[in-house]
Amino acid sequence: MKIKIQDQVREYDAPVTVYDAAKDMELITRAVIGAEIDGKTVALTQEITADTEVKLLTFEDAAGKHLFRHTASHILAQAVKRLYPAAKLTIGPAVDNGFYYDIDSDVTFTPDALKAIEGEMKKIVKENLKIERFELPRADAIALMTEKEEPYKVQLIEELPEDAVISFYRQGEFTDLCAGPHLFTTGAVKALKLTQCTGAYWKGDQNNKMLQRIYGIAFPSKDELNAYVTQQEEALKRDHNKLGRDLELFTTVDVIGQGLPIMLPKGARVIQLLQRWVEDEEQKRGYLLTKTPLMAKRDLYKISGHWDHYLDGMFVLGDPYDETKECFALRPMTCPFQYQVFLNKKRSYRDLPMRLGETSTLFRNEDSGEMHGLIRVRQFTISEGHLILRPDQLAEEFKGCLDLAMHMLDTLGLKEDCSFRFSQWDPARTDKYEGTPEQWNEAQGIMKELLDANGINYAIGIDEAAFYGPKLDIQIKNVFGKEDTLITIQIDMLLAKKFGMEYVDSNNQMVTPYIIHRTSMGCYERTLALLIEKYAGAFPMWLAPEQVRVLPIGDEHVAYAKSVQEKLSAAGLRVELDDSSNTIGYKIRNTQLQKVPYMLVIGAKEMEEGTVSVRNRAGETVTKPVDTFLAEALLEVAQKKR
RNA sequence: GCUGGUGUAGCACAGUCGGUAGUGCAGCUGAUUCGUAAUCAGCAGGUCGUGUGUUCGAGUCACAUCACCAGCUCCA
Repeated sequence: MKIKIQDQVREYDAPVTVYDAAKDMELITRAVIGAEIDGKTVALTQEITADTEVKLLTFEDAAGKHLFRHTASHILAQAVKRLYPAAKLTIGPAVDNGFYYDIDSDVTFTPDALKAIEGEMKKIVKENLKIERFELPRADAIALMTEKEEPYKVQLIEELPEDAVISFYRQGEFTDLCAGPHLFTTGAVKALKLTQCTGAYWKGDQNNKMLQRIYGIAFPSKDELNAYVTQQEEALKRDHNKLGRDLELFTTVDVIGQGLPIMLPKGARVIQLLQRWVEDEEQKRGYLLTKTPLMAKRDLYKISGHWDHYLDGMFVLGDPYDETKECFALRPMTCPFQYQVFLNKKRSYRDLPMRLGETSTLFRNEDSGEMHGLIRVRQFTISEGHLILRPDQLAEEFKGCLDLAMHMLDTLGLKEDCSFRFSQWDPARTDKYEGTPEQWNEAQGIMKELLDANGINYAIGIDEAAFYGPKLDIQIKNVFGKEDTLITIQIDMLLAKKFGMEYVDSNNQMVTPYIIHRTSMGCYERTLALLIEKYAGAFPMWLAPEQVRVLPIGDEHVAYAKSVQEKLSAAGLRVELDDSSNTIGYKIRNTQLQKVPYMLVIGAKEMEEGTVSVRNRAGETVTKPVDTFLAEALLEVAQKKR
């Protein structure tokens, strides 16, 4: 048989392992940790019995990283079993940035315990244990795991399909049920660190027992580990929740409550700038602005379906179950309110498409553990909108929504960080969703066509749809790598009917319209959070709450500095003056810490010449006439330069 | 909601064995008038998240509760 590795080919008479073949060809280096055959990751110990093309993997390959980290998770499990023999193992996969193992243990893994476990893991690495694979028939596999008192493993085996190959990996005294593949010794995991221990439900179901999840990171060398740790520390410096408070954009207060941030003057200014921009842009694109109430009687939500599907998520004013008394609820969504605009009078096909936009404040009673800075809150304001359409307008209007969203993301500089998610319903969970399978198939079919037609590269999310229809979600990750929805565009074929929305078509027939629910820029709080993280608080000029700070060197320059400030302010720039008696170096430092785009240093020379010395964030200084700076600054704002 | 962690001045942090709360920065006042990352001096600032308990005595111990953080589960 012929074996091809990289560019070399060699003939073998008898079966041979990947390792031995690669060694013959002198392709084995310390970096090689696994291999790929027919797109499948395999261990170097994999035996080859037929003509095969092999790709060798190192830690640089995604699959190599995965294999490496998976082995690290086995080392973790082994260490835990050595120190806590009573602990029960469940699953321990590799993840994006490292690995974890979920463990059921009566002992809680405190930070000190993690240190001990980490120490034990390093010992296992030093022991350089050989990792061996073996298979067992189902009954023997169950017997082995029963003997080792691993009930979760027994359950996992029982749930495997009839024809599944049941494999185990053994390293020293430790054996784990695992599909593999793995490194062939524990010694290659030169650098590892346990990062945290948190709770996680067995099988991700909150009705199940909560296990302890130990997270770790692992690298082939200490340098790579340290580099990663440093990089993470840098990323966390951009954390909006810290930076946004430090820069006085927002704060929270105990007595107001969870998920209810206070926008401080600077944060409120940025949001105002975003809001004006969004509303103007929508106006240009034919949107009609509405302003609807923040609450309504429960009757409205009964029509929309929110009462049945979303009651837990609403703030209810009054007793929701006492039908004899009036009961209100704050709105969690805008849809049923904005539909009343359409329903205001009889509509013709000529009125469509009707594009309604609203800067809409919503209230959602999130569970107490869900809140996170400005990203997940209980009250937020969204650039909301609904498009009411004839069927023949759906494709073009959907594209219009997509174009608008892309324009917003592009202008903000967030576009390249986003990914798409096609959120569909789960046919097995009809209790969660309104409508029939036929209606869902139709809506999802249309959406798929539209996404494909617009060249959107999306992932599919099952059971992530809204209760009334499928969604296109535009996702973005925060500094912790956690993904959230920034923008959503949804097709709804159900609510129009519930609300009796109809228009007269050209044949004088009453027809139910399609509706697109969409946001152009998402909700202001979340977008602000991601902008803070994107720019590390140094907003582009057009969004900076303070754009220019004027810094007179001495008292005799204050009057001129003031005149400069007034001139710039009159032209619409946001300018502050630092007329304190501090030294110029001190004033510059303060301005830099507050991430103001431009500072204008003014002394005797500038005063005499009628100029300013402009220092930007990069520390570059140029002296120019006031009018020149003003013109350039206004241009930068107008162009929304990043 | 669940698991774990954290709450001391605006911010960053000390606070030993339970014995009447400290440092630096920021702030205020005065002096200094300075050319690109910290001028000098003085002053003020606290119900130690909140409540209850144990104790002669609680920042410190116990219980409860609130908020903040990470993760799970949910979600814009």
